[in-house]
Parts: sequence; structure tokens; C-alpha cells
Amino acid sequence: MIDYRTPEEWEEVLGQQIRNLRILRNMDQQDLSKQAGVALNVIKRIESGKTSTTKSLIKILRVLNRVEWLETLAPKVTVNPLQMTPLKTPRKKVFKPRPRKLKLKEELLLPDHSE
Amino acid sequence: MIDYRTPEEWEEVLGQQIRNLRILRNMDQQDLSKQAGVALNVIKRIESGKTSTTKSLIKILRVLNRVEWLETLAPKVTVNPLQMTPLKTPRKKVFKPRPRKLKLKEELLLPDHSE
DNA sequence: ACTCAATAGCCCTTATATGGTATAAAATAT
DNA sequence: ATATTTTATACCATATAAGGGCTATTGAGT
Repeated sequence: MIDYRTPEEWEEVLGQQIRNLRILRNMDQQDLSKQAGVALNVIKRIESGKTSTTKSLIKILRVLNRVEWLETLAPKVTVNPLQMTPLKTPRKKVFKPRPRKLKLKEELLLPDHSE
Repeated sequence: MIDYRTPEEWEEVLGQQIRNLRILRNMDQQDLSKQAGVALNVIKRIESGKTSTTKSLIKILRVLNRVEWLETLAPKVTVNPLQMTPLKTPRKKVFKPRPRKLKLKEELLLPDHSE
């Protein structure tokens, strides 16, 4: 399933959902803005599909009782609890396969033994 | 269940999950930044828990194959499909109960019939 | 043990979101 | 129908994120 929506369209999706939640909670934009601690303008802009900062978004979600949603983005990194030693130590960096390069030492000091 | 996390902490939660997804997909920050069309700095900042725009976030989620997550924020507004006419027409504005105020007309023109 | 790619952390400039205010349009209550 | 509240839109000044570059640190690969 491919993604046909542009980032702008996704922002509209976000904004519409926030509006739905707000109305569900019977709050007007001003209530939400005050409780969230952001400007009324921010609410209007988000709901009308314009971009914002994630910080504003988060403040709003807290008021709407939907911050936990943020935890559902990705699976947590797990280490098998049945093993004392983890199967794979979780990686902190991603390395690409190296383009096998000769080191200077090899070239200059080691005679070729292949024939 | 109350929310004990600050917005800043929530941003760290987001960043950590994005990092997990990226590593799961075997991409380094540069891969992600290029494919998403944002600066390398944006990736670094997001992953280290600093705030960003939702637009950047969305661009990143598209690359990580997790944009659909954005749809799961709120339930869609539904109209009972078994009825031709919806039970309640979905509200577009939220009005608070009015503090019952006398209108000028009433005061001046209408005699009191209550006794 | 060493090497080198990946990542972190700066700084600087530019782009854009925020906050405030004011006015107009839209929706609901009466 | 009309009054009144909610919401939309626009403008401006300020705050902050994006983008780019540069150096230091870290950690996987050999």
C-alpha cells in the first residue's frame, strides 16, 4: 500500500482529527488554546491544515487526552528477557558494507603470496 | 491514567522511536535526510529530542513507512449508515450554554404576563 | 589496536511558526 | 429573522526551526 498523500495533505488529516477530538470534548478553540498554553492562532492554523511545531501539537494532544498516541509510533526495541545475554546488542549506529579498500600497509609491506 | 511527561519528554519519546525505526530499516541519518528531503540537522535534532515542525516529521514518517500512523490519532466522525437522515448533524462549532441575557426588545416592548 | 564511517554538537543565516490584534464570515441559539 | 458566539483570515513583530558547514566524539568493522 503506497502513500499517495503529500505532506500538506497529511497535515490536513492531522488537523481534521484534532478538530474532531476538540468538538467531541465540547471545547471551543479558545478553551483548547488556553488549556494547551498555545495561541488561539495555533489552534486555528493546525485545524485548517497548516503546519506547526511538534511541541504545539503535543501540548494540544495532552489536553485532548491523546498524548499516549505518541507512544504508538514504533515498536520498542526489545531484548529477549529469557536470555541473560541479549541475542543482538541493540545497534546505535548503522554501518553500510564497506567498499573493501586496500590499506597502505598491505600494499607496501606485504609481498603478494597468491602465486 | 494521568500524563506525567512534559512536552519536552514527549519529544524525546518521539525521537527515540524515529531512531528505532531508522535503525530497523538499516538507514543512516544521511540516507533518511536525503530520502525525506530535509536537512541532516533536522534528523539529528529530532532524534535527540529537540522539537521540529510537523511537516518535517511527516516527511520522515513517509520514508520510514509509518505515515499511516497519522490516521490513528482520532476516530472518524461517523453518521449512522442505517438511517437515511443522520441522528445528529455533525457540529462545526461548539457553543457554550448562553448566560441568558435580556434582549433590549423584550425589556422595552413586552409587558410582563407572568402574574 | 586501529581505522573510518556515523553521529553529536557547535555556529551562522534564512525561512517559517508563534503570539498578538483586528476584522470579516459562518453557524447556532433565541 | 436576528443576535451572538465561534471560527477564518490577514497583518505584524518576535521566537525558533531549517539548512549548511565545520570539528569532535563514538562505535562498528577489520
